Amino acid sequence: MSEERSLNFIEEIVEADISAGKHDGRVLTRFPPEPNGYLHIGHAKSICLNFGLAKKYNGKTNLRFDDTNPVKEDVEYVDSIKADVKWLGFDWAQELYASDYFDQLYDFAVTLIKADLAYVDDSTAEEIAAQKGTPTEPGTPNQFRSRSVEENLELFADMKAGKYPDGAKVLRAKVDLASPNMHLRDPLMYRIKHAHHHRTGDAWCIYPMYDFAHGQSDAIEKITHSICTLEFIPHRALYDWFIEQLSLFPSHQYEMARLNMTYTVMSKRKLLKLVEEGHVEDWDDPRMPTISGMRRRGYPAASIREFCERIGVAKRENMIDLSLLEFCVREDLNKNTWRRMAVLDPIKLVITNYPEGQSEVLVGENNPEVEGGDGEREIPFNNELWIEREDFMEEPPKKFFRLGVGLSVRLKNAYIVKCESFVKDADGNVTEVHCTYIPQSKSGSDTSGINVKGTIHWVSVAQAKTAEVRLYDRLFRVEDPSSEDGDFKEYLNPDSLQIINAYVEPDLANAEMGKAVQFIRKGYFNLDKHSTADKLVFNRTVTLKDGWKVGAPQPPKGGA
RNA sequence: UGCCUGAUAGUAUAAUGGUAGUACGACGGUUUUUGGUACCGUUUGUCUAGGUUCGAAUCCUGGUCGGGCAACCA
Repeated sequence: MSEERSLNFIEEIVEADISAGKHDGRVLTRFPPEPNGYLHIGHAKSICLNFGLAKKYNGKTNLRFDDTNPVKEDVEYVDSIKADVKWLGFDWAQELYASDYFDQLYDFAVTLIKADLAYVDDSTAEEIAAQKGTPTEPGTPNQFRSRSVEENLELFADMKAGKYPDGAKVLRAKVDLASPNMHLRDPLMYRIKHAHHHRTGDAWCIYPMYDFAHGQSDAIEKITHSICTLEFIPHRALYDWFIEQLSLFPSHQYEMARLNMTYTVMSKRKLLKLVEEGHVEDWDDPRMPTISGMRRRGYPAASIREFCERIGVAKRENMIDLSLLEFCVREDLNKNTWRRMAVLDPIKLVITNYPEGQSEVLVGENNPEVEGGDGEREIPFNNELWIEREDFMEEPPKKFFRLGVGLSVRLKNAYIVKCESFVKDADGNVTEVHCTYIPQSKSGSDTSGINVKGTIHWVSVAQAKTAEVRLYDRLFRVEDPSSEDGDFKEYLNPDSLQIINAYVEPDLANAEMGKAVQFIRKGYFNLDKHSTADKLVFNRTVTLKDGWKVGAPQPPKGGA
């Protein structure tokens, strides 16, 4: 069963390290989200990589919240992140927070000050930016850079003690103002923020910057392989510098390309905007590329893991086709979901030779993909049924294997019917299709000898339940909204959500959230969180692959 | 015009000096009580110019193109 997949470049590094005996062959990774938003499919790639690496090489993974900026962070996000990682199927070794290390980080800063490798700068943000120079011109030192160790020690202590307002002073590393790497031009280590922190409360009014927190946190935890995305490549020099100056455990940073996917955006900032401005219901709106949105939509966790496996890990920028994700979702759902019938755009079918008032109970397989079967359910049948409007055509073209006057189809799990006539209303809309059925053609005991090309789904008018069905389409009209001119929101797909009322077979009253079902010929559907006993609400997870399109004959290709 | 990165079918991803392969997509076919699934087939690729070598996607040099870097964000 195990399909051979070649190693990605991170796995090659890990295997090389293990065989070289580095860290005694130990593998400890970490997933380090900032709790300032919900996790999306891009994070899933990172989660699957970090936890997957640990699983594959007998290691462990820590969940560490990078909570160094209290003004943007919130416990709501911490809770959602934990829930999402668990739902994806991963267990972390330890639940940790960068804020757990605030005391140690402060001590590290003092150590650097004492080594004359850090100083307190009173400049404004604008002044500091100006003094940093440009990529082609070196930065220039200011008078604060030469403060004495004693003065720096005292000033930094005063910063911590709350003697200064926000922005009055910062602590900077003294590295190299002329470095071609902008991140080495005396980067900020601490800034003053009189803000309440979700974990440390009001204990601190100075908070470390990412660069002074992340690498040290990795080192404290003795992380062996610290994986992040490409944009952190220039930070690696700083990462290494702090670890070296402080003589800490030599964690190493490795960078990979982030996931981009067509027809969506993958930035927490942009996703937050969609939520705040009400373009979507919430972070878990089924159109969102968030883990919670995909869960609500009905994507199985296993299919997301499979997707992350298939997209690979490399260093080049990439744009993954949404169709690959949908393939993974369908592949999983096809194997694992029960089949049911639902009519989304109903038109009445009357069986003229089936006695009115008579009814019978038919059976249908739950899942034909399961070897040996997966049980059956009962389906009521009588002379009036709802069928899909698109399954009838007044003037059917060739190769239309559905209904039209004179055409026959199999009613799924029931009889073969032949269309005799139809009824229109004053506006010319077809309202009823009249058929005759063949009594000997009953599913499972067909002795009619008749073969029909098409099979359509249906539900009994008398027994059908109504349900609200939410049909989703891609969130954006263009493949890469972020690269288009103007605001990305201009490219939202106005038809990304369509709400309709459908008729569904009675058994669907037993549908459960998180246990998607296939509506035969229509797609996969998952009960929504807003569904109630009185009002069923389904989300369309994904359509079935549709190979046939009316009026779109395929021109012959090739030859010659 | 500085530094850092990267470039293989439409999209991803392998080939680690020795036959350019796989998946998704698209297209066609077989099977089918889902125009689904499954199975089979077709299609399309090494950014460019030199060099090293018996042999280069791979090594070297120059160019081209893409991405990133000058937040008190991560």
